[in-house]
Amino acid sequence: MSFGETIRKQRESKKLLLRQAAAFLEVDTAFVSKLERGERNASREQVVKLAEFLQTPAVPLITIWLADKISDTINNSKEGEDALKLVLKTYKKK
Amino acid sequence: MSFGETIRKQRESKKLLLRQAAAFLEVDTAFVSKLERGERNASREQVVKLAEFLQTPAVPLITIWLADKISDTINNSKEGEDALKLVLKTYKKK
DNA sequence: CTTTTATTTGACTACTTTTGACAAGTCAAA
DNA sequence: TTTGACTTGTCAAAAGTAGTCAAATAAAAG
Repeated sequence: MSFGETIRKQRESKKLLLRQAAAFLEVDTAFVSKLERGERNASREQVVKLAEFLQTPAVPLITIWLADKISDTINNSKEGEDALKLVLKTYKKK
Repeated sequence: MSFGETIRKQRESKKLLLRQAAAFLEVDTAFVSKLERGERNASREQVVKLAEFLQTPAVPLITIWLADKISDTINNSKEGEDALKLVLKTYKKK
């Protein structure tokens, strides 16, 4: 499940409105709608605020958000899986 | 080893000059220098041309290039490893 | 139905980022 | 001390992005 879907689900399950999320983030309602539909990207700060707004721990949400960004840079290229493994391998060595 | 390091090594081992690579890619010498030093990013097309120039298969080079971009979007965030694993998991399901 | 409220859409602008060139610089070798 | 290979800083142009606004839908309530 994508970042957008995740926050939408959580928001709806808590009966919160886009308008309220927007107010909390201090942006336009349309913008939040786009975040949830994956048409715009949230900044890390916005993700943190969203977690606060949704009263959910920030870290797992950030992880999902980051995963989304990674998928985005891979963008379905054939070499994606290999590249992921490669990064993972060198990433562990720290 | 990063993408830049990789192509530099290969170029040097074949005694080719930055100037020649630049001519082949139809860009400035300075630009190629920056590619090799990681100060600029190559486009996918440039990577392919580089492979051709270096007479090396394109796919592994693209993989390294992609891995570089992924590392870049992760940018040392704590959640990086988890995010990578998450993407890998959902990526396989295709 | 008709009104109201929530969400979506598309166009738009301001802003940031990136590209690639150019000129000037360093450095080593000859 | 000239020459050839590479590097560095700066810049203009191009491309990309965030967020807004107004209008369009959709969904709920009455």
